[in-house]
Amino acid sequence: MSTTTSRTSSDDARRDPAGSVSDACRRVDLGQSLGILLRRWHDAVDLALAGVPHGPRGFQVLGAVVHDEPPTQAALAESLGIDRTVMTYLLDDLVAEGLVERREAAHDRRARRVVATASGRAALRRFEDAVRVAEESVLCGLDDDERELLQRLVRRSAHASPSSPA
Amino acid sequence: MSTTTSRTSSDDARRDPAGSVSDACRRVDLGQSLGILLRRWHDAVDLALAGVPHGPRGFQVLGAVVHDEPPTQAALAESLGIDRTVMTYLLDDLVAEGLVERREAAHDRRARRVVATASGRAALRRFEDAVRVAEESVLCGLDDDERELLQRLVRRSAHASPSSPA
DNA sequence: TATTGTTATACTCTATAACTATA
DNA sequence: TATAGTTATAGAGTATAACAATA
Repeated sequence: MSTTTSRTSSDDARRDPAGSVSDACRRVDLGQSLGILLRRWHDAVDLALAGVPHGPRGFQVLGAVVHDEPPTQAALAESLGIDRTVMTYLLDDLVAEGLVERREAAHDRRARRVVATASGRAALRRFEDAVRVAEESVLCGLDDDERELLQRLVRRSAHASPSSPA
Repeated sequence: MSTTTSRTSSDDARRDPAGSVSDACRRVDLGQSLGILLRRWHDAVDLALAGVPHGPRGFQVLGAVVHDEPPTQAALAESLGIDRTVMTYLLDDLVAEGLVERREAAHDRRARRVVATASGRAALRRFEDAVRVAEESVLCGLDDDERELLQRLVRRSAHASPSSPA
């Protein structure tokens, strides 16, 4: 972990010593920058989510259960783009932690309705606060307005699906 | 892959049916949005990088070799935040593909200097063009100005290291 | 026959440690 | 002894297919 985290000197190496200036402007690094930010988000948030099974993934599921109240486990999985087989593991551990419960769906005895427990709801509130704080540190280097702007742009482009703009 | 890609209904599910409105504004989803964008970037770019060993990872290494000309393999790995052991595999396959070469570093017979071949340099140019095109599709939903703005903000915040702002 | 959820298997990535050859 | 690079092993994460119960 320590070797990977040492991204200190990367800023130096990125100065484009020999390359042409015009090329430097068109530098292809969107994916790289996104990757750096996401990794930093993980590093920051993993601490805030200590105790949540599967960390960010479990947190995401818990949040979807509470906020979106999907009718079935399958709907929950699909809404998050998580595979059903993965959802089984995630829920197993969230249930074991007492954060959510699996109940039978009223009208379909195959399906399960996933609901948060009282303690799960309370935990989610705490974790969301902690994550909000952690996220601030991810976007350091930007002032408040820029941070707000970046969040909006990222959110909007992420939710504008390329295949289904509807 | 088809199950994971069906992120269509997520926009519907994200309308916050029961939650309070003020909470919806403070919704914690930076990491989620970044994850969606990065995954979309991968999907788009993987096609453009067909033929590059290890896809985006190998492309990143090739770009660093050409643009930054790091003195040693270790420096290359550290500048990209890639583990040395991983770098070995990546370079093995880039070498096998004839894109880069390992030469002995002049003054240290332990170290290797990684240089791009002529074909590697030419390939990089082609791949960078293809990636530039692919990246456009990732940020659909934003107009040109917003795209430019997002790229700048993402790049800047990614390169502003939280641990070493110097 | 199709679908919900579970289980099992395999494949990729990554993390760690051990090894070599040089310094 | 410490470092550059390699190799081997183990652990997450994910994708796929097969299965049981129900529709």
